[in-house]
Amino acid sequence: MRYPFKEIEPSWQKKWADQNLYRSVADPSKPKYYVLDMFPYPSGDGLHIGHPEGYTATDIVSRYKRMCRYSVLHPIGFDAFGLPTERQAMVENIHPRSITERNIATFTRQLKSFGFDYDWSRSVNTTDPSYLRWTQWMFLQIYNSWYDPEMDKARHIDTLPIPKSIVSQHEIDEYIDSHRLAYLDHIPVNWCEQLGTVLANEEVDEWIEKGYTVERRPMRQWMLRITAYAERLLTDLNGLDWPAMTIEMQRNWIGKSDGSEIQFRVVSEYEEHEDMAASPRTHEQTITIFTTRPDTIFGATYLVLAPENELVDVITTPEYHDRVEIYRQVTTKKSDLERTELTKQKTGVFTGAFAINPATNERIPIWIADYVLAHYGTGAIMAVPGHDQRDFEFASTFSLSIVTVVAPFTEILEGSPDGRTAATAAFQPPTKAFVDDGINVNSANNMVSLNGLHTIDSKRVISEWLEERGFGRRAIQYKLRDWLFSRQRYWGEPIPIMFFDDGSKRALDDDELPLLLPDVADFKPAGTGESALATVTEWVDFIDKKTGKHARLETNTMPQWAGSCWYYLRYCDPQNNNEFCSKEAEQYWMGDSGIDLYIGGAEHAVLHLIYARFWHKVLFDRGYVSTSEPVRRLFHQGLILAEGKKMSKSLGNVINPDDMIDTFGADAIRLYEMFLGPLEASKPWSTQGIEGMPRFLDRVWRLVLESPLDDVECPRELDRVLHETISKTRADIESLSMNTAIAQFMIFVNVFTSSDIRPRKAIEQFLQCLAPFAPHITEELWMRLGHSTSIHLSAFPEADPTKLIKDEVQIVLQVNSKIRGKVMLSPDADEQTMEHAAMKDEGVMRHLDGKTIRKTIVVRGKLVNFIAS
RNA sequence: GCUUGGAUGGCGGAACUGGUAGACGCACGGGACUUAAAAUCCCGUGUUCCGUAAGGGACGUGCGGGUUCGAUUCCCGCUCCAAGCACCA
Repeated sequence: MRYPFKEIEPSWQKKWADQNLYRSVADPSKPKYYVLDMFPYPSGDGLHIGHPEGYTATDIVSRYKRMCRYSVLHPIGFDAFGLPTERQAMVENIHPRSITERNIATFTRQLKSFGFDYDWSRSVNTTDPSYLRWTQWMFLQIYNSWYDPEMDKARHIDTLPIPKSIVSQHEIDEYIDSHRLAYLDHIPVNWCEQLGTVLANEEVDEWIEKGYTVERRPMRQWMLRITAYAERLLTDLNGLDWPAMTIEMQRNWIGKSDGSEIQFRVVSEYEEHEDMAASPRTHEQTITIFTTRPDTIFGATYLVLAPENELVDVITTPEYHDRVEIYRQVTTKKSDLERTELTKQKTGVFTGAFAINPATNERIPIWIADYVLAHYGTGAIMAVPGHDQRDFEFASTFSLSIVTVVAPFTEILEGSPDGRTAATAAFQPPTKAFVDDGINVNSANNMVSLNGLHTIDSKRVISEWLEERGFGRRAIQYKLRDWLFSRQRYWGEPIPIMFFDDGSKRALDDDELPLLLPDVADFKPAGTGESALATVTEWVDFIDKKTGKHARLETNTMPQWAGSCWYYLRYCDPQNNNEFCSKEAEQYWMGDSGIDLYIGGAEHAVLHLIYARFWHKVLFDRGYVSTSEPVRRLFHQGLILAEGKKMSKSLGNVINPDDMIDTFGADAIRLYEMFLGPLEASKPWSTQGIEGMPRFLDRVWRLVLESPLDDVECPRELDRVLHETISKTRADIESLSMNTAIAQFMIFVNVFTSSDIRPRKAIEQFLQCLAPFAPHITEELWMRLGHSTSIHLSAFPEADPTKLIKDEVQIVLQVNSKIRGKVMLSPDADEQTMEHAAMKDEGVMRHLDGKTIRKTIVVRGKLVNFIAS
């Protein structure tokens, strides 16, 4: 007797859909549970076998929570704007909308064939006008916000105080624009000629790998001021139930550094440092540097500016001008990637200028080098070659002086206590910089001394001194940069801003949204660095009805991340035409904890999750959502590998889920993917290994149907297995250990199959345990057992703890910690009983023979160990 | 280089707060049923040594140490693998 999955699975899928069985309802009388899958991009290849792994896990949790009487929200939708679709459209010469529709249809069919319990009435599609309208609205909320540092939150732009000194409307507009959380900037970006678009830094590698070239080019771009949220994005990581790795990656990405900004006065080449106090300062110029090691300032022997630093023009002396210019030209042509690739060989040129080290009062040269990044800190550093490896390499290359001002603790301990010997010892030509904490040496002037101080104390002392003398102040820097938000693509959300001939601009009002893409036949990039939209004159160029002025629309569109920044909110109220989501729906589904469980790949650990957190915080500040964080619990499923490698089209090792369902059935695939191993681990797919699953389901089928079930009391031993199964299923679903729950199901089936009686109640409860994992077969069997309502709406069974207790447990008997026997005893047998029983054991007696017991260790319910000699 | 994980039979993996290592499955071997095969069911399966056998012993969770009566589990030091970051001063 075999389980006829081919008939049963599609037929239940249809019935469930007809009955709206999985419709989510915000029922205030019940607790809610929001379980979310990461937003799929409907690619032309359809689902691969890795997709259903995470989806099955959320499906199990969702079904389980429903049976535990939660109101469950488990939605799905499509992140459908994006470059691959646009490119496919060009290849096939049909509209991206058609490609999108086609791909979504395939994804939907495949997802449905797995029997997932999505509420399809809540499905969203980012390219849908009713969705993109709200993406544009979200953008405008960001655009119309500024970050108030005093209240530490974003507020409406109308609340921005305008300084009295600003009077003209033009200046006021500029001032406001410079404070918006969405702003225009002219910055060097990664331009890809073949794609006709800029790429985000994080997208560059991917396209270079595919053989495209990417160059740096300054362009006018929309930016989102995510840096305003750096500190909150960092500190709010603390309360999250997220994988440690992901939290660490986000911390790293934000990259907070605690240090000092220090000013170095620039002196002319001929100015002698002795008379620096007396010399007339005609053009006082200072360079501000950022450092996390102010304690090493006595070892700062030169300064380095980033080639892009504006001060380079000001300070470079005439005779060095040409060399500096050539160097700057070369470096600006390099991409970030190329600049970092040349890790070993440091390059740079001298500017001819000098600065005064405020600690030593010495004159030190100012160089430019591309190992200093323009966009981090102040774009300038004090170089301490003795205690920074990069500075050391640079100084070695250009024969700049290297001074040791920190000695390792060990040298101090071995040398004289005041550190003098250590200092001398450290002057041996070093081969690399000493970058760890230590004890300061050679670090004194006539006002302050750090000698003998621990790095931690030195930092404090020198910072205070620098601050007192007006040379510097404590400062915090972040690696996080503002988010480049525009793309020169057709297939994305248009940015709802128009520009007038006088240079002013106007954001579209709510009643003018959505701003739809023009329906054009040719959506190839304009070839001018603008998107295809620039060529659609009747769309771009028009007379604005509200002002009567001639206007030109923004031709950039939003990046693909935009739609995925807030989709989880739309799911709460997807049909709403007046708001992105009603307050009630948001409060119900997102209330206090946000998304209760979010499962998706680790590849989104940083970008998607940091962008979405940022948008969410803006919405929170502006009063649109009730939590400061969107996702309480996050989980990354592992990859499913084929032949030890990631599945990919190019390797030709992709397993098609349609074939698998056709051969083995959806329930078997679901179970197999869960049984392979821990959800978070990468696991190899084996089409051979899957065989065990249809076999198991056949055994379930036979257990229920082969012989009539008995309406009898369940024997104690079987009852224990049942209650262990219930208890284990509950615990394992909560901890997402699906693999061990399934092992327990197998144990249940093995035990009950070999039993003479088939207690109906126990077998029904088992089916309820299995239902979240294998929804089709359990539903069919449930109905065949005479039920008239779905198993998936039944109440999940409760484990009775009294039934989990065993009559007898096996006690391990050891002599000198080696197992010499076993004995069955009541679990609450006392120490004496256990010891006596152990003494009588044959194996124990044999090994104790001729020996004296020195010590006896008894662990109740576990073991007896005789230490003898 | 840095960060975070990981390493257990032929394979995927299990093992609670230190207490029977190898649950469950795959594969393999043997048997039953069958004219035969498939399917199904039963038994066996870490390595090795002694014994004709029943049985008994030794070793065994990447490597080397340590703590402990006892370590896959805790501590120290390595090796290898995976993922991410990588001139962020």
